[in-house]
Amino acid sequence: MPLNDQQRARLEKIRELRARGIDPYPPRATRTVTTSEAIERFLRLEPTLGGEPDPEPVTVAGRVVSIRDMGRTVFSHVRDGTGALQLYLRRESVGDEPLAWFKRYIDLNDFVEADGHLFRTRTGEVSIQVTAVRLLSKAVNPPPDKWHGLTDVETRYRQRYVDLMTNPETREIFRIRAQVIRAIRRYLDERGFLEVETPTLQPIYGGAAARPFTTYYHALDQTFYLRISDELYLKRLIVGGYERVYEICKDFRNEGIDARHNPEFTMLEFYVAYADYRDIMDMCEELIVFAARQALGTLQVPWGSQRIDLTPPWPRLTLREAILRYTGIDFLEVTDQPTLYARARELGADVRPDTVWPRILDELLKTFVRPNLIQPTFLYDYPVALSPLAKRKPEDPRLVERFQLFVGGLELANAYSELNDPLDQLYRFLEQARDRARGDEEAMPIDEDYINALMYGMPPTGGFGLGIDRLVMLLTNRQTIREVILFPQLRSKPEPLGLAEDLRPYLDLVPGVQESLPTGDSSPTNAE
RNA sequence: GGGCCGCUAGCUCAACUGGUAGAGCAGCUGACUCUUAAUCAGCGGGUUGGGGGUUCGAGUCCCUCGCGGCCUACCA
Repeated sequence: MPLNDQQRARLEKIRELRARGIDPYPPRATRTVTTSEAIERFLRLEPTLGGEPDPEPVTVAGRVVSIRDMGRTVFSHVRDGTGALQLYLRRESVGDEPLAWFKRYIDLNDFVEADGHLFRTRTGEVSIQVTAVRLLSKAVNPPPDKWHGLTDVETRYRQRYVDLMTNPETREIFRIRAQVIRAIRRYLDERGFLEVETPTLQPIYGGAAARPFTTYYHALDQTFYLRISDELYLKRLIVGGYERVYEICKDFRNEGIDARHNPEFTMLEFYVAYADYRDIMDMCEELIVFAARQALGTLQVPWGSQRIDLTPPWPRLTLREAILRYTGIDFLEVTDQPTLYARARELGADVRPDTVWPRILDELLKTFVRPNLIQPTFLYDYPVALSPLAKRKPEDPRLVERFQLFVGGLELANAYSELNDPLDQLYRFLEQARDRARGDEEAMPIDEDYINALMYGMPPTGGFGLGIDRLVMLLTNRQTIREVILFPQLRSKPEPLGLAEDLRPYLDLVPGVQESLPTGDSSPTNAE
């Protein structure tokens, strides 16, 4: 795709600037205040200025986001990381030549810095009366539509930098995301947790049921897996004697991509010795309330056309009660597959005659229960078959001490009293191995080292996992996980942008470059 | 994996049953001493996602490929 007229015009301006001895990419800026500091400063001083400009000069810097040329006067807004400020370039104060230079060479998206005096325009906007202006960085590409911005979702994800520079809502999402994560760390740090880092590349994957990404480690001559979970490592640390550990990390699951799933996603897991799943439930509620307060300042969050109230306490009901309520089926009574299958079919669930009992149950949960759980709700006490790492309930060994948190119809968190009996753990692994042999690709492999760790003794422990991306979806009212991930996974475009060839004629503009280089293959990984 | 929808200028969008591809913004040239979606006059800008087919004629119909979105399947 050849360069367009706007790109060519800007490149020619770079040529002319270089010819005039002006570096379009100088190494340093000299700003003295941010735009928001400048405005605060002026508002503070204004009462003492008697309508005159602030005599103390300041220097601001930023991206040029608007230019209004009035002839002998030019108005322009520059935006930096804190806000925006209007430049007022007047011939009498900036000078004839510099004004003409600005009009000739400065375009939207360029970075500039301006010296001048703060004042208020006749229309009431705090601005800077510019005495000198310098180019900090020349932009070759123009911005998208100034009124509609960039709306094409594919481009917004592929070129997130353009999305961020044009759409303030996008910038806000990732600001909130950072605050959520900061709040989570603060909550845990203040309660004596140790933040740890465990392997991303694992020789045996575990801790969840999912297909892993596989890679090859040449130095070790061995296949490795990108972690699908850090659970088994964190529990080894509990065995080692730490009482409270947590990790916030990327997990990788080689499965479908949709509105709620990205193949790499951010997970919080924490483990607390001498706690059980009820203690964890309390902490979960407290943690999310804390994060929402810190990031949003409120517990009332809009969710599509609905509204979610995070005010605790949140309802807690057993999985049995929930499924009974929405389907009329009591899974503790209907324990055989044929009957459960028949009942599920009556309700219209998408199950097949060979669907195993726990899967039918999961289908009921997904189809009939989950969509109704808009307000935060804990479901607890799950069948053992669904939870190979959770401890059985002493009063009913068919169930495990496990809960999940649902909000806005999203599965947000998953937790249990950790299974610390090495023999039972081995039994569960063997069950998984059996399912695996039957073709369940997502059943967990046996991790004997983990059994060995449990044989050294693990205290009663409560564990917790939270999907950070989904929590951010909830708190920013986004229905798609891609909206809360800076660079979501997309299929590569088959053809490169072609810039290597298009920009070639301009390479003489690089200072000191004589020799011409061959055009590199810009995307070797996309070769068919 | 399956189904449906989409892809037109740098951006946001038009173009009836097939009949000369347009507008706004952005750009370029010029005017203008407080504008803020500045305004006014003029000008340029397109492989209509790629390829093929039908037709006198295709943005439009058909086939195919690519990318994206939604739904679905899978994801305890």
